[in-house]
Amino acid sequence: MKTITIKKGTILQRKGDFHSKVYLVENGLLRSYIIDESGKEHIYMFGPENWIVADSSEPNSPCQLFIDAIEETTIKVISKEESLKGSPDLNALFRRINTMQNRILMLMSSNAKERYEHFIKTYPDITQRVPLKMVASYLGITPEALSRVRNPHS
Amino acid sequence: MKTITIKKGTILQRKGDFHSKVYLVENGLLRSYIIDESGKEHIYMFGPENWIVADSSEPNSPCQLFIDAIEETTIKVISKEESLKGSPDLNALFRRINTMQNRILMLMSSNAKERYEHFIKTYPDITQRVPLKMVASYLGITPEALSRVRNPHS
DNA sequence: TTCTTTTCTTGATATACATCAATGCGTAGA
DNA sequence: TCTACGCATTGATGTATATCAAGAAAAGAA
Repeated sequence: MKTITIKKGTILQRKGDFHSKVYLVENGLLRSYIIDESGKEHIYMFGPENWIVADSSEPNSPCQLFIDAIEETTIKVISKEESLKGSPDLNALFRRINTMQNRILMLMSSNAKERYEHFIKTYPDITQRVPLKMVASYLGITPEALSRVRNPHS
Repeated sequence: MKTITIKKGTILQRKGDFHSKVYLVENGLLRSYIIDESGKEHIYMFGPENWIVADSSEPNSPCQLFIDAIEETTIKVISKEESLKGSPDLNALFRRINTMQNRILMLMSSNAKERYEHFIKTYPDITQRVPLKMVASYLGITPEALSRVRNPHS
């Protein structure tokens, strides 16, 4: 396990990499995302302080996600094998599953406005730290659609 | 912990219930779902043999999900507290997280046809066991849209 | 079997959101 | 300082999917 500090924009992992790692964010902000066939980015998760960022694919298969730093970020880097030994933090795992459950339900049952309002309520902090186009990407809508949700009268 | 067999259609848990349980499916098929404000059902997960079905909300807060049986189903019912004691099955947890990751990425980046094709490849078995409208509900589209994806020429 | 209910399909129409394009604004770098 | 690029906004238009409605087929109940 090692602790490193990386600059804004540094890419930690690309789709297709093997030996993808687990990143424990001490401070700063990571994001994980995919790029689809048409070249569009879709943000899968933001990783602020005390969050764990990792691709969940099998240890020895190519990973799906890109991971990079939105701000200068200090992280602990550990291998997936290491993360399994020791006692994994069960509470963190259940919190993660709960976050994902809410995300799935939101994507299936809410429109752009409802998703945005839920997001700013749930992650007021992240809303301040990233450009709106990244919020849009996380919500699964375009920056234009988000702009219209935020400025309804015009 | 107790093992019970329930009939098709039996509701195990409703939104708002407290003390929601963890259900280990021995055979049969469960589903968990939400009902949105407009009354539409959205299937969150299918729970076939050997799958674990549970609402991930906090042990002492009201749950979000309805859970019922699509087929006659035999399950082990355990409390969340019990499920924490003993050694939780880490592999099952990671498999679950991986399934959810794929689901989120699919919902964000794929159209109806791609989601359907991914579904039948990934869950050929479930495709045979549930009505198409439930597949549609899981994919986040209407039964009409699924029908058109499946019968493109007409 | 016959009756009833659910499921699936198909067509017509509506709508939320995407796409494309242009403009202005702020900020980082030369 | 000026320049340039990334970001946000707004308008016009396109499109995938939803909604509504009707009918056929399949499944279940009596």
